[in-house]
Amino acid sequence: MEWSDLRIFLAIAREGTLGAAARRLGLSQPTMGRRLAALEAAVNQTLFQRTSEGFVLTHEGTAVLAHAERVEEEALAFERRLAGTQAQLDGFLRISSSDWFGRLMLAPVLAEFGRLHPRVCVELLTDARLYSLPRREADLVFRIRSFDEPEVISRRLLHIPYAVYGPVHGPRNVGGDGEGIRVVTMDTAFADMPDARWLAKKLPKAEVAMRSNNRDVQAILCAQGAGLAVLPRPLGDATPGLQQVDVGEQPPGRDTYLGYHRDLRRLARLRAVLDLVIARLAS
Amino acid sequence: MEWSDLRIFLAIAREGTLGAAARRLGLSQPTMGRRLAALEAAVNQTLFQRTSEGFVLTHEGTAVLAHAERVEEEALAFERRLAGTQAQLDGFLRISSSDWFGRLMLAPVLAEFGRLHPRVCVELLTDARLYSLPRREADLVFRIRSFDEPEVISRRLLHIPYAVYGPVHGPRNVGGDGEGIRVVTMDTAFADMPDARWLAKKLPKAEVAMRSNNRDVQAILCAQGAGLAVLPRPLGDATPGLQQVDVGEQPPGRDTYLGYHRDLRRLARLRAVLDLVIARLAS
DNA sequence: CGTAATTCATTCAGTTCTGAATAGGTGTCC
DNA sequence: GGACACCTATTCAGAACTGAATGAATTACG
Repeated sequence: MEWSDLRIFLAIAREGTLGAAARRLGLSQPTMGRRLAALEAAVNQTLFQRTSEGFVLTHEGTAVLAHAERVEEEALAFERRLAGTQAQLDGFLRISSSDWFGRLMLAPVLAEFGRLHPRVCVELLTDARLYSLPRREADLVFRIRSFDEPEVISRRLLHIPYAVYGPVHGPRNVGGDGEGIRVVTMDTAFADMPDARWLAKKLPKAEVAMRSNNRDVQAILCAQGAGLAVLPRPLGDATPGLQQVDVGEQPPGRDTYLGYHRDLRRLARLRAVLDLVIARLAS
Repeated sequence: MEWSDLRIFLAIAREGTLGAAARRLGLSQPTMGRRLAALEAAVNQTLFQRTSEGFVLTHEGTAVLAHAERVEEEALAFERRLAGTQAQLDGFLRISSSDWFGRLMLAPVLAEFGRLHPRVCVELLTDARLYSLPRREADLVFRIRSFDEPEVISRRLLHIPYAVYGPVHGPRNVGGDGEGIRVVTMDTAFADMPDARWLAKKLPKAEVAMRSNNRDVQAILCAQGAGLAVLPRPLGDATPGLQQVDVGEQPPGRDTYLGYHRDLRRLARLRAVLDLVIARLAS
């Protein structure tokens, strides 16, 4: 049995089709099919059922999935452990954050970092989904909750104040219970975020005009008159066409945290970007 | 990084040279060198120091050895788990036992088994060294100590009586403290085995003429007049030129145990050979 | 000191494996 | 129903990898 084929096995198990698995691993669909066939021949067992829904694990396949996952875990730990001892200031660095934070807060700092360390290739991923640090989908993650995994080193970076915004030519004050007011707020999946709940409590009668999981989109909708929005002040203040609206009370702010894998704590380029980010942003 | 290269890494770490590692994996020395170079390039780190003593792990290499070992463990568990669900009665089966036990006790039973299940290829390894069940160096092990690893299923197979033997034309009785008697006994490494200790206590003045870790060798030496020997009765009674010698007391017998890996308990061919061995030998 | 037996590195022909292209099947949407 | 998107299997030329052979350097030993 080729150990590398376990990675193919995992990819197919996760994606469900050869094509998708191939794309994820940067291989081709015929190769996936052949390597899987080779694995199944080596263990003399059918691991997947070929259904019209795609490749679904057989009973035996399910039984060994956990083993393959632990192989992956240790193989990744092997790589991380070595990456962590790299003293040179070159190589890749993958950073993940929310959209507006990456655009407005990180991008300028990373631009400066790029000038200081031109041999480090930084990749900034802004995505709604959370990237996994243990799987090394990202080396450094910024987010608004602290990290509780024991293998992740976490620290509070800064406090972000929030405010209510509306279009520049709209009213500067809004009182009452929100009767007749339209608002732009978070996606229903994120409806329990503190600012969304604050807004619902402060303006209970307000009508939700639009929702988005993307703060940038909210800001633009707001500037174009779709409704009021609670936005991080760095975003609201930087978005043309927006002005703060006084509703008699300030919304709660939020702390932003950063996290990285323990194994990478000695990775020089991570250290370097960390130091710069903290110097420029920490409060 | 190719996960398969971790297996090359492990083999080189264990063997110390490319050639030996290649032999163990059934590959060639140039391939080992190239694959290791590829691994080192992938992690961008030197894993081995090329010394005149061979390949020795660098600091970084040592640090990740444990990870590679855990990858191996899980990959082997993956294979075992699947082998354990094989319902067909064909494939390989590797059995390990001591020399005389394999020759006299197991060989006839395995011959019968071969007639019953011709598609199963049984490999009987008789070796002084203990084969590892977790690493699947053997599927079924017979030995004189019970197994205490939690993942190994163990059972007592039978009691083997022992007796003192000498050449057919020698004396039938030996009394006293062994003064002037020559004996053949276990290798010094196994000197603390119950029968060896019993002999030393029973005939304290006897002179040790020869030692061997191999019971078959002991029996032949004994038959050719090298000295008395404590032998398992199945061996002593079956060896031409030997007769039992009365020293006034019977040596202690020993229990023989068999063990196999938990993961293989549903392996049909293992079950089959197990049932036959128990039917023919258990007592 | 010289021979034999190691070791690893390099070369090169032959095999194996890869991916682009293609064919064939299935489900979805207009 | 037809166009489309997506899937897997197959083909085939080219790239990548393999191992036998060889070279070079070192150690062991008489």
